[in-house]
Amino acid sequence: MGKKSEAAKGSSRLPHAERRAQILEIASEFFSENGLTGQTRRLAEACGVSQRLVYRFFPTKEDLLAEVYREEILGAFKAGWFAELQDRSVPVEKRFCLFYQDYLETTLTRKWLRLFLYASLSDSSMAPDYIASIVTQLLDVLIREAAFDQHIELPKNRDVTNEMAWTLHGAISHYAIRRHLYKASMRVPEESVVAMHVRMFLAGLKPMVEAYQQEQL
Amino acid sequence: MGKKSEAAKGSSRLPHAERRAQILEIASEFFSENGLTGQTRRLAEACGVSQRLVYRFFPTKEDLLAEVYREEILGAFKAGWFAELQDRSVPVEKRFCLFYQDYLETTLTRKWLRLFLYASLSDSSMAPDYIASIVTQLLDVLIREAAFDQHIELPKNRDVTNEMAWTLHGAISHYAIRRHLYKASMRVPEESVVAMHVRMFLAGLKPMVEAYQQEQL
DNA sequence: ATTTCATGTCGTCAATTGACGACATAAAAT
DNA sequence: ATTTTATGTCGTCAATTGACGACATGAAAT
Repeated sequence: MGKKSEAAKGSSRLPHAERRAQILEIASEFFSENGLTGQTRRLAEACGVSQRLVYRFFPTKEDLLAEVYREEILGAFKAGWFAELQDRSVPVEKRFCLFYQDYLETTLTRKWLRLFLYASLSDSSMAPDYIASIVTQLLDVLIREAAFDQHIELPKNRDVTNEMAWTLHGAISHYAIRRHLYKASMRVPEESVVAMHVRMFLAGLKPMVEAYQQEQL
Repeated sequence: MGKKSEAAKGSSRLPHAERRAQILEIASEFFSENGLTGQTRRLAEACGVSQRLVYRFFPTKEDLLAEVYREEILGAFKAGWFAELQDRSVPVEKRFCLFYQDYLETTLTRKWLRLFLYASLSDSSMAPDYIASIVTQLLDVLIREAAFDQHIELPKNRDVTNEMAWTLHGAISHYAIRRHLYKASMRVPEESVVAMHVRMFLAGLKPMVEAYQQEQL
């Protein structure tokens, strides 16, 4: 045990950057569990420091929350995913399954989801931002790779193709919400669930495109 | 204009039941927008009555919230849906589309969704209850009707078939979350979206079943 | 007309909560 | 060793907030 382990939480003096990082880390966990209305005093308590100290690093609670979002929400996306998803030397089905298993483990965690939903429920523009800056690209890649694999001619309208890709992405996001928020007991192994979603999407894409064109009379 | 329209909100004396109903109605809207931490004073203000009066009808804020949930969350499901979904004189695809258009309009509203999520984020057992008491039955009906139509032999494990039905129900629920919470601009008409989801589910069900069986080696 | 009682308001209490000034102290610079 | 600076705490203020006692008032019963 190092010499740092005496108070476990965060007593002994820390350099600016470290303490700030520690508070941020604990704050993300804290607000994720207690909501954005969680008290700064409790947060400080969880950090093992005085409440006043928190205000040394973040002028207001708002600023702290903004920082948490930027760090935790936007920071949870791996850049490499885009490349892997487009690596056509691997079968699409496998690519999609691996990606979503990873995405579920890395991004769609309890902490991330709760923060994301709390933020969306307040009026923050965080969710739209996240979707615009990250998810939209992801949807494009998904639908393009799926269409290529299934030899499907896609509608030109990007809003429509996005909506199609959402059938997969939304379903899996909702699976995560069910698991982490609704406390559903997940009796079917995750890989099976992901595999079912992906298979269904790939096989159902062509019929879905036809359904859309049929609507356009 | 009737003689009641002078104060518009809720001044002039009302009989017990009416005032109670009015407070409940406004409270559901209020907490849906402002979260469960919304202040009783603001609520009273929105009702056009004194804060004290609210406590005449509900001993504590907790009790008021509990009543709102019971009324708004559980009360938003039409009993007739189960019958309509099983009316085999109508094509499944049409049945499913009509049901989900109705479900989106009646249940998956902004008010309902926000309440449901706020409640889920606190530790209330409301979401699990709702799922156990209503959604599970719905999932059973959906998968049974779809399998019958597509001449599919389903796995015996109910957890698995539920999970399969969730691919449709979850995707549409998530579509509603996107619309009402993430403030996504919905440029594709709702009927088209519903039609695409339903078509995809029906066409993808068999491949999904195969994917599951394939996993079970 | 007077009594009765439910409907409704005012004012207030005690706990909470974001924010910050004043002070203490450890570490680094001189 | 002494000065300097940044790290950290204590106590407190003002606004908020759930809850409620005491009082007012309109309608219905006698």
